[in-house]
Amino acid sequence: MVRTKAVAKKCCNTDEKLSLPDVAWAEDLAKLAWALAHPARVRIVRLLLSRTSCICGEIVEEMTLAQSTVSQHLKILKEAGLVQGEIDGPRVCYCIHEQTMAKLKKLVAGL
Amino acid sequence: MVRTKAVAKKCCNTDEKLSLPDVAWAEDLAKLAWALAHPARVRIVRLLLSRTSCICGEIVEEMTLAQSTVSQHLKILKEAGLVQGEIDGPRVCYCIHEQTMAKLKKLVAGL
DNA sequence: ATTGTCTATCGTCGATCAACGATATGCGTC
DNA sequence: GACGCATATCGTTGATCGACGATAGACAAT
Repeated sequence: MVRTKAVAKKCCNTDEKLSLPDVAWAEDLAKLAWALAHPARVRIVRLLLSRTSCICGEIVEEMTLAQSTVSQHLKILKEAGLVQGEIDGPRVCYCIHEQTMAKLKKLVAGL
Repeated sequence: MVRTKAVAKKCCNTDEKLSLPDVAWAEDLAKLAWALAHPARVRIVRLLLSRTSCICGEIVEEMTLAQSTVSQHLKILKEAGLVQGEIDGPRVCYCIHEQTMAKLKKLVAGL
C-alpha cells in the first residue's frame, strides 16, 4: 500500500553501529523479561507488591494452579532475582526483591 | 537462619484481596514481556531504537543468526505489536511501534 | 518473461516450558 | 520418635521455542 519507489529515503541508514557491549545488556533484560513472560508470574509479582509484606501458600489459593506449578513459577521468579523467599517456621514468606525490580524498571525505561 | 518463632508477625496478612480484573492486565504485560524474553529480540528492539528510522535485512548482518531465524524473531515482535514492518519495494523496513513501547513502559513502571 | 535480490514461510530437530500428581524434605507439635 | 502441615522436588506428558536449511513469494531490472 504505502509503496515508496526509487529513492531509498531515510530507510535503513547505516550511519549508526550497534555497540557490542549491549549484548550483556540485552541478556540482562531478556532474563528479567522472561520471568514476567507468563501471566501467572505477573500475577504473583503483582500480588506480592499489593501486600506490604511477603506471602506464603496463599499464593496458591489465589491462583487456579496446582501447588507444584505455583512453586515452579516461584522458583523461576527467584532465579531471576525478582522474588525472595524467607523461611518462617513451617512456611515460606515471599517478597519482592526491590533492587531487582528497580533494575528491571530501569532497563525497560532505558529502552 | 532468620528464624522467627511464635508470632506470625507481618507475614501473610490477608487484609488485601487480589483484584481479578488484573488478570487481563497480567496477560497484557506477559505478552509484551514475552516478546523481550530473548536476547536476540532485545537486541533487535534496541537496534531499531538506535536508528532514527526503520531497518531491513541489515538486522540479519548485525546478528549472528540465520536470516530465517531473525525473520522469525521479527515476526514475534510484530505479533506483540512492538515492531512495525513497512514494505519498501523489494525490502522491508522495520521500526518500533512507539505506542506499544509506551504501553510496555507504562505497564512495567506501574508494577 | 526471466533473472536476481530480499524476505517470509515451511518442515525438521533438539531443548525447554508448563502443567500435574506423587513423593520427598523441613519444621513444629504431640 | 511419630505425626501433620507447608513447601520443594521429581518424573511424566504434551506443547512450544529456537535454530537451521530449503523453498516459496514479492518486486525491480534487464
